Amino acid sequence: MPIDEHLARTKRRDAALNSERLMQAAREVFARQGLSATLEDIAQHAGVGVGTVYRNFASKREIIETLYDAALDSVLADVQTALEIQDPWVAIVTFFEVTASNQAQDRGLCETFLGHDGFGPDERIAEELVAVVSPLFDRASEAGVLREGVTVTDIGPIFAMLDGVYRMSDARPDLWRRYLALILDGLRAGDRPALPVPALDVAAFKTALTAAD
Amino acid sequence: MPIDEHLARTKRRDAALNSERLMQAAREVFARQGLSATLEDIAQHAGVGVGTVYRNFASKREIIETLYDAALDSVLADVQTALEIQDPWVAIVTFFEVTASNQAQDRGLCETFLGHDGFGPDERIAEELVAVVSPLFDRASEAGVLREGVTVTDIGPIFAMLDGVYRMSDARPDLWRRYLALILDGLRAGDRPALPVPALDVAAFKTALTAAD
DNA sequence: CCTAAATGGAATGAGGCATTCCGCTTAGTG
DNA sequence: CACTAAGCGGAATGCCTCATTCCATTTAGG
Repeated sequence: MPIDEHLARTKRRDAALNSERLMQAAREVFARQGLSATLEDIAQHAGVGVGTVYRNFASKREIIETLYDAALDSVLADVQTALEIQDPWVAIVTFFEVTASNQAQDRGLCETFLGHDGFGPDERIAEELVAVVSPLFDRASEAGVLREGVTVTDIGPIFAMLDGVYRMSDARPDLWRRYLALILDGLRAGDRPALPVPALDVAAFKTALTAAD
Repeated sequence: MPIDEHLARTKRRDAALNSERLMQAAREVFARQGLSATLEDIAQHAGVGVGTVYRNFASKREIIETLYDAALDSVLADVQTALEIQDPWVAIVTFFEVTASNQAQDRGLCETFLGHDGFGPDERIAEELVAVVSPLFDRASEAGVLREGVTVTDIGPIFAMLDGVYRMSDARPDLWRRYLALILDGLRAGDRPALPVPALDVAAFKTALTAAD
């Protein structure tokens, strides 16, 4: 009973094109302006009217979820890539650089990760993030290349810090590299004093990443 | 012709009290909720009606300016205090700790400093900040305790980064100390690679601090 | 007690934005 | 080519959130 297939097959070609354009426009507009961009902005960027947006998506929220579910997966994949790097320290550095680079180019992605989207808590992100990144940190810890007391949950505040830098300098899109370098130097094992207060525990990490704004 | 004095003298005692309460309420509410707190919030916190707010201030903007002009001066004073510390490195550390501590307790203050208030650019802040903090950095530089390439303008991104941490953890009001320590370790002279990209120049620093959101 | 000062909080008005509606356009078919 | 339903644009709607204004009522202080 290929009813759906039949309907899909008869979708007009121009409609399909607009659908593509809209996805792309949403990606670009949310990346540049963040999730508070209006559907009007997106429609205009795609060269269509708002009505057309609603022919393709049920709501703004649906657009965002469609867009950033995929994005989340891609970040998780980046972590896997970093894990394949032999040197545990280089793997850590690579993980931060790749992820930060993605986020620097996509304000909507940042908001999704830091829970600054207008939606309720999404524990899934925090949960998966810890699960996937942990091995990276564990390995570095065991190899003795991580500073005493540094843990996975430090990635939350670190990405929050980098977010502050992205937003500060449209004119210098790579400024974050300077401060990430600073932070990474601080994370590396060496002859240093202990850090003054402990990192978040995993429960607090989840809360912190899902606290509404 | 003490006309004003006469009027002042005849101000009702309850009115004067409300005036005090309002100032205090505004301080507390803006500190906790940021500058987007409503006048309704403030009035309620002070135990008065909104009408009374307008008897004491012409507009929301006036309240904010009154409140944070004073706050700005006090920060500039903190810098002067740090300058009196003999050890150039300890002075730097103290400056960051005192200033960060103030900002951690006052979200409105952060927004003012980072230009996230809803008002136009206020170059004055950036200008004075550079002027006053420069000697602190110059002295540390000359003493050789600062990492190669670190400049005054690094304070902008650094405070932006710390802001990200404050907002992440209501439950851990001192978490910022951990990450400030990390950053300070990175700022200190030592056997390290050069930082990958240069700091903002002073012009870019002003732009960055006054860019609207 | 009297009265001008002060007050509370409902009402106003502006602005922003997601979502809906509907008359017009046009792709695709026979 | 003509026809028709899928698609479309974008004006209209409805909902919010807030700063600011207004005025009937209360109250300090002489």
